[in-house]
Amino acid sequence: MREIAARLGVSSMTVSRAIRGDSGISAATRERVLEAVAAVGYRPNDLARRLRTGEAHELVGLIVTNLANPFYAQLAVGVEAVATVHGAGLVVASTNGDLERERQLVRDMAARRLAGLVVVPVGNDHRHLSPRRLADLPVVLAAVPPRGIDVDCVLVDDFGGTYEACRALIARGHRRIGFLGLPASLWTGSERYRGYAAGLEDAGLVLDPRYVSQHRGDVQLAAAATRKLLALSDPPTALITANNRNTIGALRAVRHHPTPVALAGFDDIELADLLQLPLSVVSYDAAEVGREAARLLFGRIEETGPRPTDERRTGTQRVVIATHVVDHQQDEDPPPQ
Amino acid sequence: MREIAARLGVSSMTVSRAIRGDSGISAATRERVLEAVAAVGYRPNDLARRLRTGEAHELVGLIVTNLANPFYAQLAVGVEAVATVHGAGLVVASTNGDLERERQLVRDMAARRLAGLVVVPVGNDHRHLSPRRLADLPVVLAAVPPRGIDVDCVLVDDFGGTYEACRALIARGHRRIGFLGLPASLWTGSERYRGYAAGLEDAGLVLDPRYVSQHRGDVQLAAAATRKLLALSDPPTALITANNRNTIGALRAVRHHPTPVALAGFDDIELADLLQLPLSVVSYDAAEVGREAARLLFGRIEETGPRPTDERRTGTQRVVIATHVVDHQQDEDPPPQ
DNA sequence: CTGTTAGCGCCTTCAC
DNA sequence: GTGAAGGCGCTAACAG
Repeated sequence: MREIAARLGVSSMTVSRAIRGDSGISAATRERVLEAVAAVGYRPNDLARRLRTGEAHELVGLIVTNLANPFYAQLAVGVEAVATVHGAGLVVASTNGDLERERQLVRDMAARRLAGLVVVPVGNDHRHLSPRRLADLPVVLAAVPPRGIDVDCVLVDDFGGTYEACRALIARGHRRIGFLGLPASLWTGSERYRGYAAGLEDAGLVLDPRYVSQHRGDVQLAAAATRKLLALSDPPTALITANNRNTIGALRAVRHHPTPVALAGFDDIELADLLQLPLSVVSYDAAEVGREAARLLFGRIEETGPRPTDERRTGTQRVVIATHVVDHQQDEDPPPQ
Repeated sequence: MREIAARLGVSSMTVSRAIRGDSGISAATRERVLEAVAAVGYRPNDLARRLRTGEAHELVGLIVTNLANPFYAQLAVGVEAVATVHGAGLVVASTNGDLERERQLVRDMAARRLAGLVVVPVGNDHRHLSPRRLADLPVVLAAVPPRGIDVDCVLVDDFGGTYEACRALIARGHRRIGFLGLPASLWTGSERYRGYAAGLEDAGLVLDPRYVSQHRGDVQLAAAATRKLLALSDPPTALITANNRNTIGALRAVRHHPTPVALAGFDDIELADLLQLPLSVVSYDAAEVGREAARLLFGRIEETGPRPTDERRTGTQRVVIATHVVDHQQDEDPPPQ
């Protein structure tokens, strides 16, 4: 900047004004400066500008378990879309389910002065995500409600989706319905299990614990658990799977079973309609989860603007994204038993 | 920082040293400082630190068409993994195939002083990605070789993969093999088409242009194109599809065809083994593409370190990721014709 | 081991 | 319309 100023015989202030399109500079001078800028290939240093103006980075962070999971990839796309509208970029990071890594990532992002954070947290205690501990960094949770902190969140209707799926199987004549779930300690895991249990109960069916398997969502484990359920003397005629990993594991196991087993899985699966199997899915717009989270986040970021008005609490918001059951049963599905 | 220094009656230098874990400070003083830091909830300002030290941001950028495409999501995971090892974060952005947006993203990222950029470029002219025009920002291309600029790149063996897939179909007895390809103007499109053509030629078969359809990879278009090919009086008995979108479109169309049609598609597909269809895929490690790209990028970032030694050109590097054909044909595949 | 001085590149403020 | 001071928060480079 100095260089350009010297070269043109003006002060660096003039260059600064020209670059920012500030008013209070003659058109002629501005022209000259911008020409020189282009010629030298000079780019203003964002760091210095922000240091001076105290602005945060126009970057928001997204912390998820694993970006390769289609759900999180879609979530990222949603967050990115809204961030772009606000002129912001998106920093992504995967925790691989490691709480310590989550802690570290959050600290890093706060230190880097990102403008805000969307987090799909690993554990149940979210106190390390408190904005107050993070230099007032706004935080929004996705997929999980906050616990121990007071921030906005976007949830999926885990309970309702599983409930509907369960009722649909029952309506189709199933009475022995198994459940392939996530660990009971996870919020999504327990909500989806609750939907299953309520679906049974409201239909006057008794939940048989032998039909329930809860474990971290992993294709191998799900396949093994499915085989175990199907090996019972009175095996389930239908299974509810609590996420896409479980669904895929179950699909593989079910293929080798003599009698047909109906499946209803949380999360949609591409190509589900091409499988020659009776499969329903609980579908929802994962990108919309991201978009809503980003909207909430930018709402907080912008309200922080004026001055940390400590009494700006409008109360925290909680948005729930709807689910709906999609049947991929290509033919009629012979009601078993 | 000043506040902490004042509160403890030391200089800000002492605080700085304690925070950075610099040597040359007594353990006792360090303790006291760190305690105060924790008490006040102070976080060092990364911006100021970098401004002072002249370090680039520990952030690298990744620009792709669409993060929701599994290939790009995997790529991102690979880049992120290597970036993490280098203590860097990852900024992602999707162009949605829009060249103007790509231009703008690149400019933004350069202005934000990211440390480097991995780009899967939209078009064929890459001059706007020249590091020289981007404040010496190191750039690595993925999936496409550079044109008009001189940078490192990571490629997939598009030609070889398609060639092998074609030969495999021929070995299985197919003679009328169709091709569902990407636009000929795309590098990957033309390489994969070349692999198909060479596969036929080396087997002494003649390429029948009626069997070739080239369009942007879109499930709907691919399905329509497939139906058209299969409506010919002497339809192909096998199809090669140039990417996962084409493969899925073809799968949908083939389902409703009376006689079996073998498919061989570029890009692996989850659940491919569960489809009751004769499908082979050209598989490769998409995350490895990202890891290699990141390795090359950090190589450049680190060599820039000392001083822009203008004669550091070791020549640009080009890494090719291998492909291999995976058969998902569950049973034997009745050689047609 | 600790403090002082100076300045990273830019922008706010106030003169002119 | 333009320029001169001064400082954002931090840390090299030297002193003590």
